[in-house]
Amino acid sequence: MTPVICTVDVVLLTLDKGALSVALFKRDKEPFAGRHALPGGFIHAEADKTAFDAALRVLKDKTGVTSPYLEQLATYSGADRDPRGWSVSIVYFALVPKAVLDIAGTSDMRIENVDALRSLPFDHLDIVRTAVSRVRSKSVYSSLPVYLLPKEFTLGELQETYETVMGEPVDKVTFRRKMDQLAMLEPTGELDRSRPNRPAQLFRLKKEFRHTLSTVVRPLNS
Amino acid sequence: MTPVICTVDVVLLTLDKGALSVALFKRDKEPFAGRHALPGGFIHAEADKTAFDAALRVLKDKTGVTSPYLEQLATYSGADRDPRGWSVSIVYFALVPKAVLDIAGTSDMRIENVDALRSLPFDHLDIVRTAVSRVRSKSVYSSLPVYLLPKEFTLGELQETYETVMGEPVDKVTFRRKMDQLAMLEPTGELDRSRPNRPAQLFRLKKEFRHTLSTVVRPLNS
DNA sequence: ATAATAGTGTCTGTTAGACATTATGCA
DNA sequence: TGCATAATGTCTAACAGACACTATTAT
Repeated sequence: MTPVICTVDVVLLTLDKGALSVALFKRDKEPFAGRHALPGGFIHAEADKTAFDAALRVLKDKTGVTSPYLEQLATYSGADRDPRGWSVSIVYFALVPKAVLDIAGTSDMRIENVDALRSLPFDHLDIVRTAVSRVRSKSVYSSLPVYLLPKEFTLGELQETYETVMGEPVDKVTFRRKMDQLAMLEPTGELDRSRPNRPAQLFRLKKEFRHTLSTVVRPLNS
Repeated sequence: MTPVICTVDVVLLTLDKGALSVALFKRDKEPFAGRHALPGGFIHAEADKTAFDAALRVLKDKTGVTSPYLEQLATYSGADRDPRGWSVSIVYFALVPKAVLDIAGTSDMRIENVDALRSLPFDHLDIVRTAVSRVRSKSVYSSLPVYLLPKEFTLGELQETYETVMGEPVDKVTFRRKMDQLAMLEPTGELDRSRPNRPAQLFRLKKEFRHTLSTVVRPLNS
């Protein structure tokens, strides 16, 4: 029986220059050596307990990121997607604050606006588009976008993040009502005094939502 | 590098005795020979163009079903889930009308109420529960349950199907409004005269939704 | 006529979205 | 004091859910 190549790939998303962006890495081996692609690698049956662990390992090795929000996206497979042969890629997506990438970022890493991507090796463009679409639709009724922000943030910053991810403006009152329903935030007690106006309350994610989404039945918009 | 076992499994769902049910098949090989489990098999790199095709092949071989609603559920992986070694299973779920299974059903097939399952080989119980949960939540805002019905059906039968899948009653007026919004049905022109009362209009799925879901933003319930 | 279900009209409470108003800091 | 943004109050239109009523067949 012809062997099947088993890999994991990670769509690592963050906010950069006010846009939803993906981290790409220069490949040092064939195929597509020298080109930028999603971070990924073979599953190591000896080292990885599960594919999820393999994805964590890949992220750790390429970016130093250790505890991101990480979720399985889908599995891509087939004879034609990798020139080396019939392959399976279990794809995960991660959301991290930009600051985390700035600390660990290496010179072979590139952060690109997801809406400006034109081509990527393998079927990675398809994969990124699917991941973005998943994140956008899930943001409508969940806490997903908070994982793009640092530990503490104002409601204004959070709303801006939602608007960036979803690509459309959101009503302020509706937004705050929805955040109340999600019940995932707690005020830090501190105020953000970095602007020349009324300071905003700083919030953080409640502990129980650090790796688990909060969701509502009714979407953010109509 | 230790090789990884690559398989596909299918959660084949249908309505039986008024309950959401799953088709299980007697295993003729070890491990778990003689026990009933999800239909599945190794990916054949020579025969299958993609894992989706492998899932279709498995379904065809075990049940004769050729063109079901089929969607990828998730991929399960790890060292412990299969005694033969580190394995990856790309899992799909399918929805088919019971009548289709009655035609092709073999003696090693068993249809079981998903809420009555107590144990299954491998991690198949987890998998079925995840599939059921996915189907239930997706039914709230999509046309998914129609794939459990035969080609023609009344709105009453469709509502009953939704209620069975979601496990709770639905308001008739709300239900019909939602079906209007989904805009996926067309009247056949025929009436269902099988009952001793006012006959109901028969509907069928519009062609464009035979394998594609129709969805609404607002859920069926509040 | 009666039973039984199909199908529709209408009212009400809830909620999203729009708009307006008040609050609170800095320059 | 003026300006900018935070935070909240309030009105309205849309909609889900409940209920009632009408329609249409077989017996």
